[in-house]
Amino acid sequence: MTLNIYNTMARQKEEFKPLEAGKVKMYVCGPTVYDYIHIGNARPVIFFDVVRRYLEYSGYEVTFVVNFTDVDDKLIKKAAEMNLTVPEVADLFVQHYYEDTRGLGVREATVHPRVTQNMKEIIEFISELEAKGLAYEAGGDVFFRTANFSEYGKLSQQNLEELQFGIRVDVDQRKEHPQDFVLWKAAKPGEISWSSPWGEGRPGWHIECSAMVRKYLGDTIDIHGGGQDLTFPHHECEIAQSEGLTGHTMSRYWMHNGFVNINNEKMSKSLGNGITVHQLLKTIPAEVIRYFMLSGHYRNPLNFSDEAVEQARGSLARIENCRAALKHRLKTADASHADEAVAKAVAEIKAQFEAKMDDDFNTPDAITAVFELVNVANPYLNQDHVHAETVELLLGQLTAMNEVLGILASDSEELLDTEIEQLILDRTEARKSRNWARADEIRDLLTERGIVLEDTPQGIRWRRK
RNA sequence: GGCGCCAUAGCCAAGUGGUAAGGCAGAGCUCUGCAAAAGCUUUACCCCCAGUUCGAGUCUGGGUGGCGCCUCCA
Repeated sequence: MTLNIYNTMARQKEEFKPLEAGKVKMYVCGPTVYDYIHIGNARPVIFFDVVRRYLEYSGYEVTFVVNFTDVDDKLIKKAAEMNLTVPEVADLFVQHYYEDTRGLGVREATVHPRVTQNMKEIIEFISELEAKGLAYEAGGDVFFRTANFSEYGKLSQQNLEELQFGIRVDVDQRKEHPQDFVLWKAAKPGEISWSSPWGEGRPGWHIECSAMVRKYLGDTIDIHGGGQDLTFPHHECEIAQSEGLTGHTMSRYWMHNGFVNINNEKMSKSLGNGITVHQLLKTIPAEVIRYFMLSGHYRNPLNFSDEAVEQARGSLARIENCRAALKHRLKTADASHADEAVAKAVAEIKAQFEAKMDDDFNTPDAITAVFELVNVANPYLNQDHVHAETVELLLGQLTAMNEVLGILASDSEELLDTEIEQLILDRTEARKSRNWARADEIRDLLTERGIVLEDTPQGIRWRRK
């Protein structure tokens, strides 16, 4: 099977062919570190983590870059509010970003470059644009001259004559054309700034990605991703800068994820319905959040609500119970023959999982493949005798799919709490002597601590709730 | 005004023109000291109206209802 990706540039699915065989260069626009990341940020973070994992699962060597925007208007404002410097605010929220994404089971990117650590490259980039006639200075600011980049608008397929400029933000009168955008902003008195050929200032928002993509990945990359709101203008501007400068295609595939709504409303500051990942992780397990995020197709909108979380929790429990049962039965497997029907079903499930992931990362259907495995495993486990090889096959396939999706908590077999084990032994003794009161007392005690006991014909199985 | 997206069961959600996946919730049953888990059974005029076709959830046109972007945004 070949991987097909919906390419925003082409507005259709295209077969994925990396620039260099076996290798993928991938860049995803990261957060502006002026606050905790919210549930909306979490979607691309989790989704592109899965993209990266699946590419690796498929045998590619992936170089994955996610930037931090660590200087901009919002950071300057936040620093003033918190009575801190901009770098202090940035450092604080970069740390929170790592804590929260780690909490979500997201693997660190290969590189997490920061704007302020690439100032030299950014300034050089702008200078080169200026030398090519693609940039001009006006009153200490530097703008990109879109008139000299004929393909401006090709990603978003905007009819430039029909765009309504200044509908939300007043057009800067110093621009030669309303669609020109800022590359370098002159510093206001007291603002954090860097020296440049155009005076003290800081980079505009779009230029950082162009400069960092070029520095860390090269002129042409394979996949560039981000939220769909970034399609225009952000990614359009990146293309203008990068392709205007190098003359090469910036990214072969552009991927954009849909938005997360909260209770069917757009999440926005004015509605005050933003939810941070930091907050969420206090009450919802990371696996449930990941399951929720992957339960819809990445290009469709996703609605976050208490009910949606509860459904994700319930669905996931079925998979987790199955894994626990597989691991438990492995200890007492005693059948003499491996089950060929199960082996055949597992092979089909593996193919199904890969076909669905290959089809533009259809994670909802990939999850269905996981449930198909559960639906094969459970009836098999209901038999009196199971074969270790067959149980291992089922468990192995479940684990392989989970390596990509990351929806099951990491194995905690080694965390066997001796105290819990002792209580379970005590309860077993009580049950043998038909001391039901004592048995129930122990079950209740463990329940209070979040431990669920399940009596099975093969002995007691326990799990953390 | 321009560009674009979406509409499938109580809920979530897939679906290459060929008899509508999967999950959650609900109901009944089996198993069971209690409980849990699991198993079995059970739930669809695919937003509306036309058209193309032997055949349309799927393609075309027109509606209706939601939504995104148009220089802060994931």
